[in-house]
Amino acid sequence: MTNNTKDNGVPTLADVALHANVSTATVSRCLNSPERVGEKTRQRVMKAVQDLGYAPNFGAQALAARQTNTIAAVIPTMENAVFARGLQAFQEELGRHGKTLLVASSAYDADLEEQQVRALAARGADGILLIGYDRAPDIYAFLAKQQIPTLIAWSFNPEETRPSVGFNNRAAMTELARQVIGHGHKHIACVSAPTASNDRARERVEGIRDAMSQVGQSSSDLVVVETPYGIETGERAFRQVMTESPRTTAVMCVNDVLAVGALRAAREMGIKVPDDVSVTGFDDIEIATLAEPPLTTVHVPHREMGRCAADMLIHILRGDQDGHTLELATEIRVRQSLGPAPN
Amino acid sequence: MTNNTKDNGVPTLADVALHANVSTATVSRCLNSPERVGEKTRQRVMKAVQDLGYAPNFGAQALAARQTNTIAAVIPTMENAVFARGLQAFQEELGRHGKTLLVASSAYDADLEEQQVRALAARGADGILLIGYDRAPDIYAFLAKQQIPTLIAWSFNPEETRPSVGFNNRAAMTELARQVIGHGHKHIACVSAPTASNDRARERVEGIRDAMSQVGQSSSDLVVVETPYGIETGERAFRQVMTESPRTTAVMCVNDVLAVGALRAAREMGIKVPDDVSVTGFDDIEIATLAEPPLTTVHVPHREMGRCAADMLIHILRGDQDGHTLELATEIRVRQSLGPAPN
DNA sequence: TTAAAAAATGTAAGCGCTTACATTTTAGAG
DNA sequence: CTCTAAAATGTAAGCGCTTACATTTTTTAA
Repeated sequence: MTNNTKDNGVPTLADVALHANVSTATVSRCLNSPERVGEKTRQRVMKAVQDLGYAPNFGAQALAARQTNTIAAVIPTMENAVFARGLQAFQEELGRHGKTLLVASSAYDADLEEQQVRALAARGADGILLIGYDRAPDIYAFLAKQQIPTLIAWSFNPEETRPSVGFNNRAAMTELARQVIGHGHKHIACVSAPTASNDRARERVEGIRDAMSQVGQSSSDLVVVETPYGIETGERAFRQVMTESPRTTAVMCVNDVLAVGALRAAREMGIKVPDDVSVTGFDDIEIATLAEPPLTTVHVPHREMGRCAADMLIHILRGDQDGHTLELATEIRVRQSLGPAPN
Repeated sequence: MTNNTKDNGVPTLADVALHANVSTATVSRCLNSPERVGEKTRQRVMKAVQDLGYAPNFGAQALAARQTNTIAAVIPTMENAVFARGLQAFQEELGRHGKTLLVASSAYDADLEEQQVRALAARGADGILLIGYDRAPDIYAFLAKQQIPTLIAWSFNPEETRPSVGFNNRAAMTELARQVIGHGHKHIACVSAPTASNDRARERVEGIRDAMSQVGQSSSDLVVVETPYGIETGERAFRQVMTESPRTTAVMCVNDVLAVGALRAAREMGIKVPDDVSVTGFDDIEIATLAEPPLTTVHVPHREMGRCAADMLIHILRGDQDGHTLELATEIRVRQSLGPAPN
């Protein structure tokens, strides 16, 4: 072995310094701002780094430099393709800027989310990405107190002031609902995720109401069934809708997964889509095109959102106060699951 | 504000100590091993922690305690539901043990993976999860030098000695291939992911060959097309297979996504599945049941694998050397995409 | 009541790095 | 060749926490 000061395998800055016959300061500079070091010295130091297989100690670095180059994200679940995709892009962009991603998931549970946020803050995250606006005020207070820059994604609400990157869930759903209404549907039902602490779902439901109001229909006519995320739950919700409100001719789901469940339930019940009932989704993930029939849905640029989120967060960390909030466009994708209302 | 020693918002251990009128050691003990502190003192300290909104500084903690309670995973991509699911379970279990997950993705690129591993090691990961055995020896050497416990997932190969949790890709595929052969198929083709640095794909292909050999068929008869991951690429690969080897009656894909692509290509080409050609997948993710026709595939317990991986890694970190490697069972799921060979 | 053991708490030495400031070396100008 | 400014390097003081060891307090037992 080499002449490490202390003989536990992992070499330290001091070992490198010794090896290269310079001070620790010089080694540190070689690694962090090489232009401030003489050419020959640098080469000598770099060789020592190589020889010893030196890698900086993270804790020490974080402590001394007061930052971890680590960014955290708390998402509902990675099993939702929507978040997996966004997170993937987020991580890629982060990586490009030398940042690493810390991940936790809340399983759509507000308390769990709070725990996770605290845990990630404790892990020294320089910044944090959160999904949607809805959460207890003390989380925001905590983050403020800890001085951890925070960015909201997946939601964009002109009335909110927090930095965010996302799309207008309400407006997007309104547009889709208009299309549905345009197909002659008068009895619309909505299968939603729980709206209590999920502004995205809530806004989407409201979006449908907006569209109904716009055509002079009472928005309280909208039948809404709330259910947790999943194909099976979507199936059950669809059955419930059709049982309790048999006149329904269009079932608008707040995401594609629930919609696929609805499609499946319809098939089992012998209900033809779109001849008897139309079904719509939201997100435009892969299964939307794979479903039978292919799903009419709202296309959301998940990857772009993830990428932008990373960029924005990095800007915020740097102190560039520009572009504090960003609205992304969505787009209606009309496919076979939407058809004219039966008469 | 409170009487922080130094007046930059974030309180330190010393501030808490001051506030509670104890030493920093006592505060530290309150937080890390409360049973070693008197009841009254603890309450006083905890109150101070609350009042000040204290959260430990990560870098300092990591430096002093020589561990970060952080575990890293490098996966090919989160957009593959297979990994998203496993990673989700992995993270959940980690969380249960107070560990946090650091994530990076390699996009199935060996060089990128190496970079990521180094980056995560530099971020102070206490342990690391890697997918599959295949990678440059210097990555393993680096990890060993850094003394970072490493666990391999998604592969279990009796001939390998590294700690791993996974399933026998080869044996599982052999079993599926036997079923295919049992349906009378003599001209089998395989659509594979690139096998160069992916032992999982390679083993699956070999698994088919094994089954062919077992029935006395020359394994070199197997037509193999390699293509990157994706539905579209699966489509193209299927076209290529059917063009170059039109006698093919069964196309075995090394994962469900490629298989769904194959199914789609078949439909576009007017080839009936399974009447003209049978198609199989691997993984049994959601789209396998959603596909038309539903896909015959190998069910892999992704969630369980993620959970076990977390448990094993934690054990390894603790120094419990038990259960160094774990084989999980897979199961063939026969669905409509597999039928008897046309005569 | 008192000595010994056990429990609670305090003291202070690092952990390995960054960086302000001090010092030395080098380069350039006269 | 000398003087000065700039570049390169070194010195050493923390960063905020954990923990071995020392000290004090409480409990237990005789």
